[in-house]
Amino acid sequence: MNALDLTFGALADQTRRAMVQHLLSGEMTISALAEPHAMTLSGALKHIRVLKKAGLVRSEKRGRTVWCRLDPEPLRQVMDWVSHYDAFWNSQLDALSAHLMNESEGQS
Amino acid sequence: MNALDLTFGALADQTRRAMVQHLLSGEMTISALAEPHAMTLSGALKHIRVLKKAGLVRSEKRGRTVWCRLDPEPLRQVMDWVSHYDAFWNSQLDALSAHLMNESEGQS
DNA sequence: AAAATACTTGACCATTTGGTCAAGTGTTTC
DNA sequence: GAAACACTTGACCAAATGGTCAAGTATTTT
Repeated sequence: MNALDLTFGALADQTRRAMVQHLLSGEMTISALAEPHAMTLSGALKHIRVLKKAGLVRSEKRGRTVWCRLDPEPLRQVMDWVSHYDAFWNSQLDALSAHLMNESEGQS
Repeated sequence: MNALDLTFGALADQTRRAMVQHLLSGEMTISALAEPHAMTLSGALKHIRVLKKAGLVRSEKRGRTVWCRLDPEPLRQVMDWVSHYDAFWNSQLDALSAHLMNESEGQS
């Protein structure tokens, strides 16, 4: 599996996207990250592992607690991939407006 | 499953991303879309169904052939979601450069 | 030293995913 | 009307996903 597969896959889940969003407010522990979600710690841990495998989350152990933080790089790669379609959807909009212009020609 | 789940999930696969990319060049039939990939038509069809379920691909039957085209809307939603992190990674870069500035203070 | 905290690991389970093959349907083409 | 074409569907399979629970480890706290 390549990087984009892992990143898109990690983001294809509500729980994990919420975790990413939650991490925007800064570093937090595994338990803090898990707490808002209606599942066991073990369950949440699996999600965190998916995020780490995708490189979206980095962690560091201090004493008995593990602190997690966002790594924005994979998100940037997603951004880059999706950006390629900018031109496409702009041209789609152009096509649409051209179509509408054309439609209105016959009128009045 | 919500729209983002489906879209991110659909894009979490090399074959499907290649199909999306391929569709940039315009409308194409199921078989044309399937042909570049080392799998049976049935296999490719499953991927196309995933893309359709995510709303990334729309299709229309003309005679015995089915023509597929891209719908950019779900990509736009992905773009929107990821864009929220712009501010974050910019601030990360800021933090990094501040850190580097700080490091270099002790020198020379 | 015992207890509580903060994970971590492994076994298990149901469902989904990504692929196969074989047979079926509807539309051209000959 | 028969054959070829372009899908479509359904049965099957192995592996991955998303969850559970129970037991284990390492680090504080008391």
